[in-house]
Amino acid sequence: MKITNSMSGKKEEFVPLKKGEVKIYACGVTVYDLSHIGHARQAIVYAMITDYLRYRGYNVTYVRNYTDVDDKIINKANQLGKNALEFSKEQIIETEKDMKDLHVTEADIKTKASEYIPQIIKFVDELIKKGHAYSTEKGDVYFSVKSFKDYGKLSHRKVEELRNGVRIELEEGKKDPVDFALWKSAKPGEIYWESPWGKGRPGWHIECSVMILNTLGETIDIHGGGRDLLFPHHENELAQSESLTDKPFAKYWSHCGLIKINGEKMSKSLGNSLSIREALNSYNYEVIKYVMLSKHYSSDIDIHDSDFQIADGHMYYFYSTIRDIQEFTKKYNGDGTAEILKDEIPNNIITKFIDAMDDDFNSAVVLSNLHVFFKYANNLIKTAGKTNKQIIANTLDKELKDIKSVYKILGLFEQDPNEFILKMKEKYLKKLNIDEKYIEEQIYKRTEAKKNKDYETADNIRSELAEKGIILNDTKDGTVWDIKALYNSN
RNA sequence: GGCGACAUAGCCAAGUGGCUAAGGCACGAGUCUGCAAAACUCUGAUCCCCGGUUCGAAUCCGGGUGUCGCCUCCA
Repeated sequence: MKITNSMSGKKEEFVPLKKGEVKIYACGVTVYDLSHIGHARQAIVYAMITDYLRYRGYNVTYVRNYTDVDDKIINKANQLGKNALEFSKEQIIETEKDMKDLHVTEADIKTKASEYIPQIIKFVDELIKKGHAYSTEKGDVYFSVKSFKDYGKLSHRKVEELRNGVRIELEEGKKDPVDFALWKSAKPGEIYWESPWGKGRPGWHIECSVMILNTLGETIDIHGGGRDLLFPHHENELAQSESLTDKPFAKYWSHCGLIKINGEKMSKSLGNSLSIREALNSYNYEVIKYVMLSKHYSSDIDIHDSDFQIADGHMYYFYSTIRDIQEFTKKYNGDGTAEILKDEIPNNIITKFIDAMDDDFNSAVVLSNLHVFFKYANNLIKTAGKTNKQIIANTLDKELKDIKSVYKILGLFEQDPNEFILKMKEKYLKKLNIDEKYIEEQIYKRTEAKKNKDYETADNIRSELAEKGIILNDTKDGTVWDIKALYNSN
């Protein structure tokens, strides 16, 4: 199995520290607003990695944090006239709700900065004692970057260059512009805890170091997070932890790409931030996952409005095929454990999945394989008359079971196909502002016209509906309607 | 300015030294159909440019051009 390591910049063979066990930590969210789909992507990616490692037999401990004490939280809480911790607690509940609605595998341990204050104080105190940090008269504590000779090894920066690049004025008591805060003295009206350095609160970077040490230990296997955290957050975490323990902090540094919307970085100021909740209001959670995983996790995704539409169509196609497979296998009592066709596809679904996932969790390849698998299934159903229906039913049964058994690692195909299809159709009917009864009436009229060989009337009804976004499909069991947009993204 | 990434068909996107460069969207043709639709079949790329290494490179190295990210809070 291979994994990209940001430290080396290369794809490396994955060998856990301890055989059969994996400790993974991913930086979670600073909770001062509803979480956006960038947070969702990161959560989905590390849930996928965790689930896949488990599938491959590793005993995984996955830790994720919430930053619940921070400038942004304090500012927002003050604006709302709320206590900062109460406010962040509310925000965590909202985020947890969104993640649950997305059906993302939860971390085994979810930590909050505010619940590790004594451990943070102890950690900082020990850094001071070891000469890696110093306190100021004001009551701040800074990490001394020059005391850690490896500083910059993760983000590949030289301390000297960083020092030159610093634009902000030196804060009071700070000895070196590159030093960063471990503990911040409280300003009037701010939330604080008592500490050896006076009233204050932890800096941002220290919490992750402390929570990792206290939940997973001195060295972990995989440290993950968004690419934007690489510098300074992860660099600082590394400096703090390795200064304290003199041991390697993380074996593999993993970074998840960021999300752009229509070519622009998501940001509050641009007003293009898409919250998880908004996305869930418009799209099924599996559709969102499909979009998030259809590009390799390490790359940025530039999401265009059409991407969700296209993914809607893909998931609709997959679920429609699943429904057809189920109908066929039921009709002929398909048994995947009995004799099946010797074709490559039904026999290699799981192998193909593992091959792609072992190669740095290549979910993009995994998802594209689905098209091949389902096309094969549709072909079997279509040509079933020509060969043994029993063997085909067996083959389809095995194929679907294999697909479900591994694609659940990506969080897909957990729903009942008929329900999925129904919900999708209802969503589009609403969007198109069309009543199903009206469509049924039109179909009835058209069927009558067809009986009378009045094809002009029949065709007119069909094109009128098509203009409204509804397509008709004459089958041997009668005419059925469907949503045009799910087949044609134009 | 510093550091780093990326550049593959109209668009999205795999591929990291060697079978015919995955898959999707769009386009076109066909099977089916009263005609359609759905489904299925068929159809498209010398991989930004120049040079080098090699029997062999989209893939490695050097140079160029372009796009983007980080260097300030950010998943």
